[in-house]
Amino acid sequence: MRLYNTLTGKKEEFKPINSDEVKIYACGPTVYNYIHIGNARPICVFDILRRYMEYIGYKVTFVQNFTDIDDKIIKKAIEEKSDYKTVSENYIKEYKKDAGGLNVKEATIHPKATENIDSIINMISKLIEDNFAYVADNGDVYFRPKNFSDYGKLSHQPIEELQAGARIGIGEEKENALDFALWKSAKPGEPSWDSPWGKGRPGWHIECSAMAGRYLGKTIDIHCGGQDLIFPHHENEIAQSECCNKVNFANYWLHNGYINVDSKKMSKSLNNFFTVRDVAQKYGYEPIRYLMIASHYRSPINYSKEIMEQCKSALERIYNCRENLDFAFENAQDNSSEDVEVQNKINEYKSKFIEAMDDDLNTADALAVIFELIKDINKNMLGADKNNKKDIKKIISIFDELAGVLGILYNRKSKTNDDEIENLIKLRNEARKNRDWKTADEIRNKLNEMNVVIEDTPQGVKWTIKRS
RNA sequence: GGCGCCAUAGCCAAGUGGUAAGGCAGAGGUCUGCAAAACCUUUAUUCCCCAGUUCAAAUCUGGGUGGCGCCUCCA
Repeated sequence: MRLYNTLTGKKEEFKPINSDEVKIYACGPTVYNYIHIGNARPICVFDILRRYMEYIGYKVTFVQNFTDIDDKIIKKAIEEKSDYKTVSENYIKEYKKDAGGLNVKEATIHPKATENIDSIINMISKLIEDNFAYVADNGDVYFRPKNFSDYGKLSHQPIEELQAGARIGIGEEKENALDFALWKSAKPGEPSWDSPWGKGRPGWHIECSAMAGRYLGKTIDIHCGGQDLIFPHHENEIAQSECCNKVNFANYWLHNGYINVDSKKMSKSLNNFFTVRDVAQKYGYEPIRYLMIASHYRSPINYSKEIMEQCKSALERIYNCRENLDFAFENAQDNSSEDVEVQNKINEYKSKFIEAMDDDLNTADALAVIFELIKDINKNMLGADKNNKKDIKKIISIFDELAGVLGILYNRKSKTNDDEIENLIKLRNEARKNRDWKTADEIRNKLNEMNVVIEDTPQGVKWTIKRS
């Protein structure tokens, strides 16, 4: 498969370090608030990367961290008259609710910064030893990008330009404007950990370097995150890890595009964000996930209520087809031989789907393949005999397989045997037989109020539970 | 100032040299007691503008216009 690598600025053939294994590190959230739909994008996109890698046969180790100590968390704790631990644990819980709602698989490992202080300290010590970092008078520890000749290789910026743009904060103890904190000495009242440089807490960038190294090894296959992390966060991770380990940190760097509002980046600082929670309440979680796969992961998406309605409608088409497949299966009688032509068609759709996904995760094209499959099913069941159970089962299976790679179609309501519903349907059928349309429609309305949707088909009445 | 991205129908969106996928919405039709779902037909002679390269350009080159991002916490 080919992936666009930010490091080289081109699409490259993906070659894992070990032939059948992929090691992925994804920057996770700083847990001080509910996530917004901009945060949801990398979560969904890289979940699809992971699912696809697994689908094509790799064993995937997917590490996504939680930054559970940081300025914003401390600030939130003060606001809520609470402590950092309560705040971070709470928003990790809330994060998991949203991620679950979006059908995001749990990471193989979800490390927390505060559980990896020892690894962080080890790494910083090594960097100080090798002169890549220094202890300032106040106990802060800073990294010296100046001593790392590759600094700027990810953001493709010459170090002088970065230097010119960098700000020196008032009262900072840095030697150089570009230097960044590895360790922040404790201020009164703040949570802190013991270290060789006194009490303090880790800087943001070093956490990811330490956790990636600890759980995935010195060189990882893929590191991913939002485009806004390229500089300085990921650039700094490279500097720390490569200065410490003397080997390449990550072979492929993947970055997703932004979610915009009125063509402006959605962000907490601009206060133009929508939380996943709120959007899900209006449209459901699944249209949010659909939104992420409807376009390429590197292009910007403009969020609007119109687009959410469109996503919802498109999903309806997918669900309808899937429900109709089940209905067809229930009504089929024949259990005889399978049709070779049907299998050929299935193989064709599958390879088109893979071809799309192989090309830097072209989910929009992959989705188009699913819609072509839907059209083919709706039209004539891929040419299969509609009475053949085995063929229909195979079609259902490819349908679920492809939808599963994209992680959609996870809100099907299973029908339970409900005597009340069956009885009402029976009564309605009698009314229809007697051409008593009034009674028939009343019963249909009643069922609708019970969230049961009725469709009259040549094969009899089909009913489904309404998805909210 | 440095670096980079984007512009395709009413909306969303693929397509990176061979004659415009797919979805949503709209219009008309078929089916239905009415619906629903589905199907059929229809919706860009053209891809922001101008010039160039080429037998051939939405795709490549140059210029222009408009929008956005990173360089500072941010997915």
